[in-house]
Amino acid sequence: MLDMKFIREHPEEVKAAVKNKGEKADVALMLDLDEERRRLIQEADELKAERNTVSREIGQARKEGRDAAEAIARMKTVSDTISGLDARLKDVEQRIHDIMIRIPNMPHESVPVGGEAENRVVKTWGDIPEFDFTVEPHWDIGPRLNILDFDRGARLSGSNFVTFRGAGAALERALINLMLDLHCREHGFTEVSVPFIVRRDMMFGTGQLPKLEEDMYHIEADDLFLIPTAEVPVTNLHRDEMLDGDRLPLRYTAYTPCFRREAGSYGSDTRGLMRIHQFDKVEMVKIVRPEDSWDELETLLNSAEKVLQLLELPYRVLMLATGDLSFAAAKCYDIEVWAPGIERWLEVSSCSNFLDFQARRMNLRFKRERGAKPEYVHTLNGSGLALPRTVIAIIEHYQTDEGTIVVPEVLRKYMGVEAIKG
RNA sequence: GGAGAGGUGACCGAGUGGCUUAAGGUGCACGCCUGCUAAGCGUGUGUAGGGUAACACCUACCGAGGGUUCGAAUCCCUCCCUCUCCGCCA
Repeated sequence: MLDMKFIREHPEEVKAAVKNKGEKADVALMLDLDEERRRLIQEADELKAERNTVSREIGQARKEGRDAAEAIARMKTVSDTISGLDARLKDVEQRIHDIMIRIPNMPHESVPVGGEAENRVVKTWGDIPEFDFTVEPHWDIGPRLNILDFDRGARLSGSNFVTFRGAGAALERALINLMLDLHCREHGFTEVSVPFIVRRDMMFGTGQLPKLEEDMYHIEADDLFLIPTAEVPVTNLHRDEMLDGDRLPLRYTAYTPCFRREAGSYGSDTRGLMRIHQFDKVEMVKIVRPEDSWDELETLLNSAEKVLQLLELPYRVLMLATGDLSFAAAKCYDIEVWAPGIERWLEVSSCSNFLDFQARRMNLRFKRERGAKPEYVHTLNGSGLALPRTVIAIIEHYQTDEGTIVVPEVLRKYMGVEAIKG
């Protein structure tokens, strides 16, 4: 959520942000309603002040045995007037709220304006490998080595659910351990293990709701949602808190499965492991002082990149244009790993700075010192990394002409083998 | 799932319709006192909104939302959460 004061003072910039992000929200109408709101508050508050004063006098009069019937009758009509004003105020505030929650975060000034085509490659790492044999895509290698089972995944839960088996399952587990160890031991994160099912408010807090309701698995009986990313429970850990400034920054990492209905996605990316309804991910979340968030975004990106560097997989980093930015993000880097079997760059991480947008939605503030004014914190998160697409890259990058997969050096101590031979 | 007890400020905790403008305490800040320390004394110490050039001032907030009343932390209704016991269960 944006600050109403900011919107009042910068209406044209906010309207531009709504447009550039491809959202729909009537900012002008909201500002009109905001003026009406303030008029109603002023009117009602004056009457309430009168009512408070006179009611106190009525109590005093009663105590002294004087008659207060006239004042009581007068205050009854005042109360009725107040009720009417309050009802109008409530309606106006609801309408303001409905627009406000659909206004996206402002893109940072460094973010290119435009759609996907304007995404900017800001870095590449490693060389795209040349093979002297015909490379296979992972959806052929995996089933042949009996480490990926697409058919039985679908049998259990439908299309785009997958089963990992044997060394495939071990590879997933090894990657999770590698990433958690790296982020905890080298990057200063604290590991947390959180619920995978959360309340509606949590989805609102990080900005998935109201926009993405159709993309999530919803448990109707309890009005709970399966998390689409660990961002949701981890960022919300401290919601409604007033943190001491000296506790910041907070840096958390968590492994969780992620559940996505992918309601709006069509055929092209759905083969193999590219877009599945349930996948594993290690996520990093930071809760920081406002002045630190841009530096923290860069180190967050570095922490995610480090995983691919250790795995020795070539990748590139994109700065997303406004049209590709998520609703809550001010700026976002995507990391894409090269998958030689399918000859594609695959997104394995998004590292975003949300500024105070999520903090405002989840009421998460801090005080620099005792007695200081409360301020909203800044929040960030980044995948570190999403597992299935990392597995695709490993399978395809480390395939051999004998049809086996070499286990990346850094994973060998976790897997106990040097190659996957089926 | 059943029964019971609870939810009040940074924290503890009192408060069954109007001297509550949330007592008292702890913590914290400032001041006084003191050779120093400790103790003691005094003053102050929440959030949000409105308002102001800035103050002042006003309104709301005692888990959430409704209701009764001239007036609600207090009475009524609905819901949420926490704890204890029982049942079931990995």
